[in-house]
Amino acid sequence: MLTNAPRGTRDILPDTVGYWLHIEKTVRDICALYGYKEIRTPVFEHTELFLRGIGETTDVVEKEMYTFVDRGERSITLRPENTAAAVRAYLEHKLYADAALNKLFYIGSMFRYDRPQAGRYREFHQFGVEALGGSNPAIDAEIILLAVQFLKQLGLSELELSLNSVGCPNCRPVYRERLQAFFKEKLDGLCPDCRSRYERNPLRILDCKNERCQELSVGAPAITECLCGECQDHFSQLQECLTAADVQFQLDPRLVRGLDYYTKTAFEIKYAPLGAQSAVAGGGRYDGLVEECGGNATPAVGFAVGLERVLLALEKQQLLPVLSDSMDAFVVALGTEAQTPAFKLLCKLREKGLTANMDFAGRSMKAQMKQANKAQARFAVILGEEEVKESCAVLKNMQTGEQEKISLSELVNKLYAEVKD
RNA sequence: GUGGCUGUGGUGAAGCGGUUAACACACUGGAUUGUGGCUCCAGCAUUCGUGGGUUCAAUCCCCACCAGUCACCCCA
Repeated sequence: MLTNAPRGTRDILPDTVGYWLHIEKTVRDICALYGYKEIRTPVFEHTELFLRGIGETTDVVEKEMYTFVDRGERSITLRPENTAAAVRAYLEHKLYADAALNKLFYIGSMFRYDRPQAGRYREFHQFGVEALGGSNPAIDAEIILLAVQFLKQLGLSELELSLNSVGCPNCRPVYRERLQAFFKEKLDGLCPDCRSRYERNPLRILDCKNERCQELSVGAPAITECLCGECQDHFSQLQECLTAADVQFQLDPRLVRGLDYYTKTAFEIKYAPLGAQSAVAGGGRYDGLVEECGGNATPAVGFAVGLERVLLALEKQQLLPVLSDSMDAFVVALGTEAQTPAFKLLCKLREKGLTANMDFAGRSMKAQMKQANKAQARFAVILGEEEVKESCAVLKNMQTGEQEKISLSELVNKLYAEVKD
């Protein structure tokens, strides 16, 4: 137990952090391109925020939250997603006063108590975007484009974008009733889950993977047939924008998001080869959330990308960048007399901005040369007792094998010139 | 939370109810005393996820737990 990370968590080791940095850099580049500013919120929040924000009857809230009481008797929850927190910060710091439209992005750990499997962890990382304060369908289109461009920039292909509208508080109740009416006499045939969904959230029945439920829901009214005028307009304008931007999408009237705050636009980007956890990105519009959290009615859209899944997809498509961590110099010290002068030299190299390392274990020259080789050092700087006396060192080019003796006073500059040209 | 499969050294793996647990890679050291990448040699699991049980005997059989994996579920 002492030597095992908690279930569903993983260490990101030095040999793979480079992949994460690559993804994170792509995130920052894209967000800069689209004018989204980074926001960092706490890893935990008051439990109440998620109850209100995500919805008390959602699976995430009902059975997946890491909730505990802190020493001040507050109920605290490790964030299972970041939209509610972003909205909280938006209200707390009155960001709405800065601009009519706030475009934010975040990268960070989220926590859900799920059963781990490939692409699903208890601590996982999301990159997400929130545009607060705008109702224009062009903003929905913009963030979808942002998500698509992000994934494309990483090199991913074979992505499927599904799109739907889940309506608003005006038209969804109407649809809900029609759906209940449709399922009323089929209730006995539905799976137990769906029978409880019938009352609580009949839209989710359409989403059920159970074959029998799928069969029974054939011919069910589609939400898109029941949208109010406003939602309908919004949805069709969104589609126009996407088409204008040359984005391929597929309408999926069964697409339902699991978080209660969604209104109008809902979308999902899938990478099918990932198997059961193939949703790489998902999001939509949540026009009611800001008000639900105590602010003025404020329209908003956002999405989140699962970074572990992106990484898995990159692996599958062999798109991971080649990580090289070569360095400028490796200082080889021979004998006890040379240790301190070598260390001094190492410090000087680093002061000059040259990446350098040395062995601290007092190993043989051969072993040190091997290390220099493995560290992909461009130069080895060899310092033995003889050189110390003459106050010089041997500079060896590891690629060509050429080497020359050089006085210590010139060495740093010489090496700098060699490396930086 | 449910079900299936799996669990041998740093990694990939072979193995079998019975003395010393293959092999490869990695790692460490060495091949005339101060030179890497190739080659050669040597070292590297008192132990087979953990804890019980069956047996004269278990890494190989049984149970529990833990972990991984796949599916359900959920979602990013």
